[in-house]
Amino acid sequence: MPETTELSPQYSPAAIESALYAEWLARGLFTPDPDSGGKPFVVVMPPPNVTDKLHTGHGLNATVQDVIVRFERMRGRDALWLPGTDHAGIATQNVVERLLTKEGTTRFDLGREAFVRRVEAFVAETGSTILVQLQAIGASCDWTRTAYTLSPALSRAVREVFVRLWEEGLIYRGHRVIHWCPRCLTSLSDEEAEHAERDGHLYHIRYPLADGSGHVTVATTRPETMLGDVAVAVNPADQEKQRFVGRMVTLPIAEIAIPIIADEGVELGFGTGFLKITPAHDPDDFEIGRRHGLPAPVILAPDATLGDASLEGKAGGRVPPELFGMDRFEARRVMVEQLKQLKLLEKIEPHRHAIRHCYRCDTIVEPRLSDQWFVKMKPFADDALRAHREGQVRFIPERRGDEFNQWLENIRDWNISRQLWWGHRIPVWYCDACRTSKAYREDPKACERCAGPLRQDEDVLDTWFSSWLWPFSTLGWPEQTADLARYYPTDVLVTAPEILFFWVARMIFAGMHFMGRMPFHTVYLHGTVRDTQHRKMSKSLGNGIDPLDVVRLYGADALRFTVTNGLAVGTDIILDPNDLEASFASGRNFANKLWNVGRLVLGHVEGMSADDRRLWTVDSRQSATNSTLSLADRWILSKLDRCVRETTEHLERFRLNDATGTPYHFLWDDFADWYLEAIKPRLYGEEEGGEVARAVAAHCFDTVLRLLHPVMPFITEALHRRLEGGADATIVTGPWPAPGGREDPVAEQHFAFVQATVDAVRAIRADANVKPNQAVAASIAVAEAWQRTALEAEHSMIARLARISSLDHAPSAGPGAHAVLPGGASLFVALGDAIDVGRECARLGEELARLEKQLAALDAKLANEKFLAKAPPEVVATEREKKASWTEKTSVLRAKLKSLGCA
RNA sequence: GGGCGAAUAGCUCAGCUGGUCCAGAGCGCCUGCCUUACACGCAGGAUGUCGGGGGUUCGAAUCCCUCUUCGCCCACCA
Repeated sequence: MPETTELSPQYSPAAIESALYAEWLARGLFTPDPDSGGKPFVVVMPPPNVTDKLHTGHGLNATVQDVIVRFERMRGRDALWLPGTDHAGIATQNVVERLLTKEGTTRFDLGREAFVRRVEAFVAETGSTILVQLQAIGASCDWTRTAYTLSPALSRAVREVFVRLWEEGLIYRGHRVIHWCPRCLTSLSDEEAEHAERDGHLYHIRYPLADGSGHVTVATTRPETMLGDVAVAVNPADQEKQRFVGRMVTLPIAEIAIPIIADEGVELGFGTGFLKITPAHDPDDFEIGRRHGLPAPVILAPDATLGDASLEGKAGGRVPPELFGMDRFEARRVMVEQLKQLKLLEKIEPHRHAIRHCYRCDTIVEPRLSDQWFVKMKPFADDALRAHREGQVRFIPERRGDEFNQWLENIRDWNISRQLWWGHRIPVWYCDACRTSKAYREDPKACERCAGPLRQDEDVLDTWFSSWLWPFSTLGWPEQTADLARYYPTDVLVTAPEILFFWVARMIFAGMHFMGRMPFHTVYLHGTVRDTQHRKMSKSLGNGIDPLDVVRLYGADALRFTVTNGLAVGTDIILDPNDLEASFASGRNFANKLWNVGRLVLGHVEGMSADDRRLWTVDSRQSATNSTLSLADRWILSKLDRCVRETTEHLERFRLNDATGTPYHFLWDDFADWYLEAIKPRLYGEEEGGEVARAVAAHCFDTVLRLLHPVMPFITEALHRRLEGGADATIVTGPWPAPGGREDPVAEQHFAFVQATVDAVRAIRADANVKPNQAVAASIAVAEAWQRTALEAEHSMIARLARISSLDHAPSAGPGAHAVLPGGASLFVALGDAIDVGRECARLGEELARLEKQLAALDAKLANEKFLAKAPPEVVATEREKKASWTEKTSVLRAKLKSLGCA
């Protein structure tokens, strides 16, 4: 910030933020320095999708990481926050396909190679959008290490991992029913097919017995799949149905005969007891079919239309011509109608059940029999469970660790192949001549055995198969790089709970397996950003908040403050997209407050040398004795020490709301509201001790700027530079404040007495409607010598509100208002004609009544022998002291009431 | 269906290891102030059966049980 610019009364973030960020980058402050002597502190950013634009979720996620990273950087750690993006197979392919649709073409028209080039061009153009946006909110990433899951380096890691797992026998080709998205035209992992409860129907359909002796009734939610039925099953324990086993039924519409079999997979008591078996389109049915050696005809095409051309001749005959090519839901409607005509539809029941949806396009997924590549998960899960049990990784909040365990215990093999074009192509080659297949680190030229031609697997890998390597692939693995040696394992992973299984768990798998060590010791899972109706913010609902709008309106610091301040461990954060001002006012207001405190302090200390500023406060305790420090000085330094200690503890425990709230309240409630007011006479030369006051104020301000820097990096840096008087100064690299051994309970007690006195005078003035410029006289009866000392020390605080006529007695005669002060002291404010005796009586009466009620409760407590016997002695002692003090207060109040002549 | 969490001021939430912070904050609201850093401010103020019921304890917003409501995670009853 140019020195010539006067600080305006209203903070304007836009004027400084982007310039400061550019300077930070130019000076390389976010790039770690292995020679710094600091122990590494590493955070890897959850890579946003290359197609992403910054939304509030990213904003929250990045803010949390930045707060933690900046804190550790200031503490002297060699901090590395490694950013990057994810190629996001399905999501990105979808985006580009939509573009092609607009252009009136398709990826199939383009062909695979051209399509991939097209996506690459798209990514090159827009892929770093979100990273640039992250800079606008102040993210202190080391951009020189920016990674990308589909870069050559990371692709190499992916390939190495695939081949190693292949060699270890942990990758296999499976023929089974997987989740298939008919819109994305790819298989999905179990995690990618999300459950959602929907109201559906249970269709009861009669299958006539082949011998014409009646029928059996099956119940299904997906009638269209009946064309793929190969049997009807009953539970072997179902006595009354045993007579059907071995007989044949005629499958309606397809008009083919299928057997009735017995299998324990049929749930007793559900539906009709007769289960239609569709091996190709239901995972359970597939297992049952296999047990009985039944065929598994596929009757749905990849796009979920009826009839699969690839199976024509085998399965095609099952699909009548009028249904062939019909969409699954249309077919359902038509077939239900046909069954009605045939009098084979017994009934339709409403039925609520969970349906799986594609996590990328929300289309209802179709279970589908196909060949896919799988990774065996059991060995990984066992290692992870053990490591978690041993405490090698902890989750915040803890309950997420329980979810983690639960998932591990029920883990199933991971389907890693996707029928897409965008991604890492599976490095498996087939030799049709030898009928062999093998995974290769380098592209092979020909079959090793027969030298015949090879063809590569057409599929690509699940996007998460590259991101699960993120904590070490980004550091150069499989090369044994210096980065890898120094910065692995990382420290803290910060992400949203939604991807605990997709990503976090699998990173733990990969880290344990390939590096032999947990990739991070702490997983901090923050809440979700929601609107006032507690709905997740999303593009489709249109209830999102653009963080950049907030930055433009109120500044990045205000955004970060608001988000952090509202972030209790394990809770969601609620913001109102329809009222940005209400949502972010607290952050904006606080930034403005900080700015103005800066204006006042800087106005008095700018130009003061750092040595002068530190002389009184930072050096040994002796350098600033109680005789040179005023009561207010000692009080604020005590408060400051506590603030430093607590803020540090909160950050260490990831209690971000408290880590923000603590310096907030210190700055506003203690420093601005009381200390600055207390020292104004000294600052303006009306009293002695200006130098000390300036030094203490500067020290407190400097310290609180540091404490706030992780949360509000821009404004704190701007003010810090002013304070240091140089543009080359920076707060980014610390140091982080340490407590100065100045916690001082006595000073706190004494100053609290002054505050109580000031509050009492203010309350009386306000209650009596005394105009601000109207003078009143007050007298105080102190009960102990230190109270007099305290009031004399900070007499100017009260002098502004009332002229003190005496510290020895508070007259009980004359028109005025009384108040009871702590420690047996009392206050009288003479109000002349302003006093309303009736009102004063009421006020004191209420106070007395309240006190008496409390006293009665306390008496009962102290009369309770069980309490005396069982409560800890110190608690009993405290209660006794309270009784003495309250009793005195009541007698004082009674005397006041009497003197006022109240009824 | 299984597991878990939460219910505190009009709104959004603190209240971490049961004993006054007579139950707190921010926003909003009411009153008075443009007091020489700040009206994005200052001072004063109102508002709560701490979801309902029961229990443990000398003592419960805080621990236990139960009911109600909301939320999260998991799930192959067609």
